[in-house]
Amino acid sequence: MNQKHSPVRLGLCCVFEDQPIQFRTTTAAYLSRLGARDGRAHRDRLVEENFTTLARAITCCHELGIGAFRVNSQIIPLATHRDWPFELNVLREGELGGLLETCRRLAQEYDIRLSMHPDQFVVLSAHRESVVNASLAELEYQAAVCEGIGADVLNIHGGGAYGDKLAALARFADNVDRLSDAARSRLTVENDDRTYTPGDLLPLSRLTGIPLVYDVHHHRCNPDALSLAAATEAALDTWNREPLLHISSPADGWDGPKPNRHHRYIDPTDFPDAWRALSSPVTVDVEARAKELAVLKLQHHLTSQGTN
DNA sequence: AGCGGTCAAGTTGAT
DNA sequence: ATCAACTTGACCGCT
Repeated sequence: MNQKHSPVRLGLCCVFEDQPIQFRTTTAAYLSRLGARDGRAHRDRLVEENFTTLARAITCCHELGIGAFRVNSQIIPLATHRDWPFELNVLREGELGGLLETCRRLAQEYDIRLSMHPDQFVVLSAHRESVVNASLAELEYQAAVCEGIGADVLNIHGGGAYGDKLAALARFADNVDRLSDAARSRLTVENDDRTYTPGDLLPLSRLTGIPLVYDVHHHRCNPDALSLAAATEAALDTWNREPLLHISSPADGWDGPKPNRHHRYIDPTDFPDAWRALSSPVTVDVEARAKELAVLKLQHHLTSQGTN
């Protein structure tokens, strides 16, 4: 009966299970075997293919009623590899620039929220300067992609603790200042399942203005003094745009040997009550191995529950 | 077509 | 010491 638009926008992470949509990748070893010229040409071909695929992925999300899509870090394979650096200016020029613009316009037209999630090698809390430098370079690369395709989130974890979380987070905060505006304005930090809890990250978030992506599954694996409701409220408060949340379910149940492993689907009882009561819009990325099938199933559960 | 070996990077905790 | 886990097995090259 005149149902209000749900304030929860569900997001798909990186890949599809059933749809014929696949991103390609390659290895440094293979490119080297091809030689400098042919290696570059091959990678360029993959990049063009991948952004074409991204446009299809966005359209597919629209058709399926999925509201957000996380773009794989490898969309430009080996972008910051020492032997195969990718020239970022190329993203704004010519045919490739046009492809990125197509993605951006499609996402805008269909209201598909795009994000990126650099992986575990990006560590702004690292001691080693070489690790920090590589991390900054990776963030700048992904920020340039985000800018081209209109993604507003570049999400990373706190990284290592090295036996002293406060000192590590202080290094993180210092290193944030070394980022360009394009990277810094998109950067977010997420609680993880081993080291940094929401309570650990909130001070960093408030200090730097970097929003907190609240992952409720990680919080259940790696809890702190905050309740789910309190962590949700505090996390939402760090956002100057639509907040992003993450959800998943344990592969073998909460009593299984490895609860941090992700299930194929989301158990609806894992969806926090505090999230059902939200009145302002949020994005919830669904981290489940059945990919879009899991998103659709959760979507169905949430909406059918909302209408009866 | 099927299958085995290979693949940039960091850190933690289970085995 | 080794290895799986982390947003995800995909790819080549051999049979």
